[in-house]
Amino acid sequence: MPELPEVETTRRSLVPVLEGATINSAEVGRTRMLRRQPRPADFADRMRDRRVESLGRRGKFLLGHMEGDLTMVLHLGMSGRMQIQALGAERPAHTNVVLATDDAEVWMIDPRTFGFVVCLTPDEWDGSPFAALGPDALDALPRSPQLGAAITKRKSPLKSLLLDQHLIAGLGNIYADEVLHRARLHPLRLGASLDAEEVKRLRASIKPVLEAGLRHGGTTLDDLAYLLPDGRAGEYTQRLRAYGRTGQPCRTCGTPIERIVVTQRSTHFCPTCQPAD
DNA sequence: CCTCCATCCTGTGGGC
DNA sequence: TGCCCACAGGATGGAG
Repeated sequence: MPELPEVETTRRSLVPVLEGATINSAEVGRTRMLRRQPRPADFADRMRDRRVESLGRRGKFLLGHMEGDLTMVLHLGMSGRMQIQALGAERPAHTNVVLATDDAEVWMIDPRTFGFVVCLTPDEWDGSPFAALGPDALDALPRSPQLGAAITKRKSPLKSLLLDQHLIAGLGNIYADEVLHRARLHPLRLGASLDAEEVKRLRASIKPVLEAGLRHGGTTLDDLAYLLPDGRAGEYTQRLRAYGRTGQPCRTCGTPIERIVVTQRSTHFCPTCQPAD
């Protein structure tokens, strides 16, 4: 659900509440949410009475830069969303993490618990998978030659490559399909098969798609699992060109959008605009 | 190192 | 109406 535009929208809404604030308490209702914390009990202890210096993001990971060189890493997984609430407000089911400041509570609501939260020392960070994340798709997108070098040595389908957070961080299943549609590249094309012009087209499609998603508050699908922290639904949903539009006419050429499965993920494309070869 | 695959969960919607 | 199954925005670790 939450991909880069949704996570960035979430980050922006949390900044006024968290940046500069001190965490008075950090409650974790489901210990599973702490499975990436080397010693789960450390989380609440490290967060308590510590100031949040800034709230950043890399790909789909929210990064709280905490006083004392600690880093809070928060990932929303498939079904996570954040809410800002008054102190003491009644918590709905699946409110798995609550950070309390002097002025407000920040809730992480995550029914499927694929999300997680940790607070790491610099050494723990260095040894963690988070340190190996690729460059952010919006803020640090590699130039075309570098991106091309990374892509053309891979034999995987483009769809899988765009979802590989080590290559570029931030795209998920929805926006990967949107990027490929905009780039007019078939999702099953292998990375190694791209020529320089196609790499350029692919690269040039990434930021416009993410920025459009961001501009419209992200994507909320039918089940409303994703909502902005203020409770609004994302409005990019109506603008999707490929994802979830199986059988509906391509907005460019009218051909019905097709759905296939690529490495276990549903994948949508226009067979005319995105030819297989 | 790369690629594929199962797995972790709960909720929802469709088909019968 | 109720039941069961398929499916869902993601990341990871192990096998080959």
